[in-house]
Amino acid sequence: MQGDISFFEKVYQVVMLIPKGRATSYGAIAQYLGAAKSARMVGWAMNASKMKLDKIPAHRVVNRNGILSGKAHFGDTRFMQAALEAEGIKVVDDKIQDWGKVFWDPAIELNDF
DNA sequence: TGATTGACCAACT
DNA sequence: CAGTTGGCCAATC
Repeated sequence: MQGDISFFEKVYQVVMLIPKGRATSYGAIAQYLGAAKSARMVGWAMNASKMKLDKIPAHRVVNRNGILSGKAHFGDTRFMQAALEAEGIKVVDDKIQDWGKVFWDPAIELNDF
């Protein structure tokens, strides 16, 4: 079978490891997977993550500016912000506040994954 | 089966 | 400083 885990599967693995109250960016995940230029695919994977179970906390993935660029892809545009705020992350005008502190970099946190 | 697009990012003009 | 372009992988037209 597919002994190889597809890029999408790797993305799911990383996203599921994002701790509560933290968030990361599409580019950071892509870079961690060794495909820094494939940040778009991470977003594409999130789009497909709805087919997966609700085990993928896609709301914890934003763009490099901490902006909720994917909010439109949840059922309600308010869901993403509400989910983040429920975890203690402040969001103003679709942008995460204290982004520097909230940002969770898998390349740093997952040293030997 | 080729072209287009997509929840991005960095470099270039 | 703002707009454009190239790049990556996978799914859709």
